[in-house]
Amino acid sequence: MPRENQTWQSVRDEVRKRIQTGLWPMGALLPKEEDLAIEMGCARVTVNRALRDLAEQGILDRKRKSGTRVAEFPSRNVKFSIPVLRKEIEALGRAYSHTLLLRDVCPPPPPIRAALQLDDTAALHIQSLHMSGGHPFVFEDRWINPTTVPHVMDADFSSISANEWLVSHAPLTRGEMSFSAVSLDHVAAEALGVQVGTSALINERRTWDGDRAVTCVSLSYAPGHSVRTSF
Amino acid sequence: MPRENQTWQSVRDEVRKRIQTGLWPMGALLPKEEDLAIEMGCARVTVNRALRDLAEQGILDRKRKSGTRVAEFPSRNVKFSIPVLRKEIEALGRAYSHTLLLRDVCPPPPPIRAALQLDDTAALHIQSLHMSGGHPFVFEDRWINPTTVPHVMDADFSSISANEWLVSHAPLTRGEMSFSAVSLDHVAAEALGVQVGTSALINERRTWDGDRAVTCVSLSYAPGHSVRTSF
DNA sequence: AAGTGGTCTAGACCACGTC
DNA sequence: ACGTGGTCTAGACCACTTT
Repeated sequence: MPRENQTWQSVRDEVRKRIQTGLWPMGALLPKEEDLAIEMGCARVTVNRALRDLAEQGILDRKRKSGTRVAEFPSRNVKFSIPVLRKEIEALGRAYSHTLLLRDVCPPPPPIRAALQLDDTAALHIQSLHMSGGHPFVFEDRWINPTTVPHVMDADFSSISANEWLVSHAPLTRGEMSFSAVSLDHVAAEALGVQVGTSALINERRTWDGDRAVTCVSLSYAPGHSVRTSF
Repeated sequence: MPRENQTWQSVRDEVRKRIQTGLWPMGALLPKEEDLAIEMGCARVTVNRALRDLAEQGILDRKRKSGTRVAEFPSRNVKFSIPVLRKEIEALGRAYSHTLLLRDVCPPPPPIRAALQLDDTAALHIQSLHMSGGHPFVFEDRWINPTTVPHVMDADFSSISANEWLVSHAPLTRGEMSFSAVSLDHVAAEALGVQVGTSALINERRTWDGDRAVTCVSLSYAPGHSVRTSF
């Protein structure tokens, strides 16, 4: 006798419902996939797909041999899309432009040097300003590891932003990102056309290709702007 | 003749490699799943799993009938985990505590009223301070829609934080989140024990259960703190 | 050693979107 | 109407963890 062709979404919704109604409270051990499949009238793979989805959202914890449990602390995992600034601005219907403020090859300061895994080598230092509808939007301060990214010294960052160039020329396998707030220093404030000391949102990213550091960048948003996402 | 048992990860890596080497440039149309499966020597489902993974990361665009294309603008999708503040602090080895500063039932100001989809109804207003190792860490200013969340008026937010209570009592299906930077106002600055006007990172979230608004909250981080994630 | 999730295969049918 | 991705099933084997 064939089973009843449940969809994996319907299995996921049923499991989520049982968690929300308290039938399976925080920390509870769920039946194993095979038993759930029999109960829900579907193939085990379908249950697997549903539970995997909930685990990716942070709602379940799964371990081989131990089984599947309701997460103790439901830290929702949110998908956050890192936008290309040009696309983000154009999506708002505003004209995008960008200006190269500085291009230099020199030894980076110690914290950057450590992040880029460089010894005494020089790195490529780029500062640029992204504009939205003619107004300063984001000040970008970037260091690039030239040993990881070949040909980066030949790139012309006055016509294409470093971000866009790297996206299509430098593979990356992992990264770190942080948000913070600072009072703008002299350089950033001048670029953005605001007073020194103004509060601004900072987004820092560091990326690697395998174990080789690619770039670290700090984006300073003009006052009044924010970074948004939905989940 | 059985196929060669490729893993979906190896298929994903091979596809990613072909994109990075420029074999499949931005916007290019990939062969259909069936053809790729034959070429890579595996089942179509395995190719499907690999391509789905790359699509979730924002590297591919997939449409039925149209096929699979390399994304024009590779906006990496990053997974961001919304932490429970208590867990985040305890993970750093510091003592967590929290203080309820204000609990009030009153009509919210217009922007909050609109966000919570309320007419002239009152809402629950909670202000609290989260401490890390005895020092102010985050000032939380939250409004809760009492029509969406039954029994919320009975909750004792002096012993459990509103965040943790909601996590286990109020289902949510979608949300929005934003990061910004502000100069702290009088209330937040006093709670955090810093000067009015200090720059601080703000994380705002709004959540819904289906089409019913649940809560909106603003978290003000004490100066020097940041929100981090890796991808 | 044994239990549980992770994945693969082959074949089938469905659903969506374009023509 | 047709082409492509989306998903389901049944069965098998593998891989990680804990006992």
